[in-house]
Amino acid sequence: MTHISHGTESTMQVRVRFAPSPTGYLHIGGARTALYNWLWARKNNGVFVLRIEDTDLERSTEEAVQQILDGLTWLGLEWDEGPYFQTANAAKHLETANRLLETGHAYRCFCTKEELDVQREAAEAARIAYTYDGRCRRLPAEEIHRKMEAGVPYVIRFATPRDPTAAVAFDDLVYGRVEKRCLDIEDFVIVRSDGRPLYILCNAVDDEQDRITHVIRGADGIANTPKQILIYQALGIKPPVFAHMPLTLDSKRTKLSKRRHGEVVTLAYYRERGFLPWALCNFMALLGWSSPDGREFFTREELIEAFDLSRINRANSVFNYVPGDEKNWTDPKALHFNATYIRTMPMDELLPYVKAELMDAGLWRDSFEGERREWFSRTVDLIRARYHTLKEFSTRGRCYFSDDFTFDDEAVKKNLLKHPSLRELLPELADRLAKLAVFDHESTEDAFRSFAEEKGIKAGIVINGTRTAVSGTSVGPGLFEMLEVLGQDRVVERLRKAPALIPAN
RNA sequence: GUCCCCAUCGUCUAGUCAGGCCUAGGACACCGGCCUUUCACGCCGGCGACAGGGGUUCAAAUCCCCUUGGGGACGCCA
Repeated sequence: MTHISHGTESTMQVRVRFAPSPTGYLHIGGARTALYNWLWARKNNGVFVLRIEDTDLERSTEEAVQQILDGLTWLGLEWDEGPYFQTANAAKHLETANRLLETGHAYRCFCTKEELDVQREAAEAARIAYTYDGRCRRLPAEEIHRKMEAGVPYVIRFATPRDPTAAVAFDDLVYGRVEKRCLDIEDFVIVRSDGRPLYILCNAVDDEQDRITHVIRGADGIANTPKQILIYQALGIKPPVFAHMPLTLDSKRTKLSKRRHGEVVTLAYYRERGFLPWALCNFMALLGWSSPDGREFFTREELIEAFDLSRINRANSVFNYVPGDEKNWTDPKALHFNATYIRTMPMDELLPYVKAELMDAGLWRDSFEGERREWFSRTVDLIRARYHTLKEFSTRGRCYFSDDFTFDDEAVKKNLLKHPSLRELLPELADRLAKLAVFDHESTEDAFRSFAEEKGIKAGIVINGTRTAVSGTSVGPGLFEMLEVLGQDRVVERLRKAPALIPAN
């Protein structure tokens, strides 16, 4: 096991949490954090807590909360407790702040935001590091009293130990031992001047209350950890175990964010564009973690079994999408995972996703689940090998589900216009196919071969011409399997209409 | 600017902690070939990396130091 020097902890139930702030949509980075937490909980038969950290009233929105819930649900990362809302615990946060005040671990600071801004700017101009100088810490008791009486607003700051040798350390499950001198930690604010507590306090208090054993979060939280440990120490609470995961960066190597990167990093976008949720999870799991045996594809159960915090890489990874690339509109490896799942997953698991896609596109017919059930399954099976997303079932696959499909200009040029004789040949072929008593890939192939031979033309010409006439493209499954699936009536009809695509000279 | 972290193919990574099995392995992407009525799939092959410099050692991708590069944190945001 990976527990470090917390004696009784290995016998305790593992409890982890995903604690997003509802200030924007759930993005790939956040989803990966949720995934790792979920995996660790499931692996240890633990509890996965969802906590919405909404203490930033100005930026938190109801809509963002819903997006988070929807996103996790879509991914299949079900939580066991929550969602808890951080603001609901405000009383306890304040009570804790007061306790810290009473025990001398915190103090009231009357400096105004404006004063501090001036100091910060001055420090910046002088190119020196700014840290709050702790002047209010030395305020005489009667002055504090006077200011409070007068109603001067104040914040509450944590009184970081000022002993030059003092340090805070913790054993990170990913990064190893992390140590920070107290001198490098300023007296951070834990309660705003309007009385509302800040994240750094709330987070620690809530983790304690929710009995969190492992804090698994992005490496950008690493700098906060010493501060939170200081709070735990002041409160006499044993801190949880920390595991910071490397950040996910964009191709320009800057931290992924909704604000900078737009929809391509949002979860909702992947759902819209036709990703299978588990394919995305599988891909995200590999952004910073690897299996000892080099395996890349996992079922949920397999990943839970294989996953281990100790195998998380320390280096940041790049989410390699290139804006403007239509084919690789997101990380090519993510697309590869999605395509592989679409191609290989059990049909009964894939079909509901295809159904949803066809419904969205208005191509769904109830008969696909009734008398045409077999046909539907066979069709999906036939075409899925070359699709990368579910979306393609309704776009590239449209000709299988509707007579209203489009013809690709290049395909028409290459397979029809190049052979003007097809204008006469295709309807003639249609007549012949219409007479077939059995219409399957064997009988149609026989018909095509003998037809081509009779006419003294290469079979490929009539084969490819037919492909374009019945599907609008030059690519797809083997033609005869395709014809079988399309069915006699539709094939005959489409071939009879073919001359309209080939203008007579 | 200060503090912290990181560094293997274009990208995700194995190998680093316990130095030799590494003329560095896999995956994606890309390129070529085979298969084939097309496109995919599949199979075969190719391209392609230990950031640089010093040490330590019989031996360094692996340990140490420096440099460089990248990232993060420095809010009355979370």
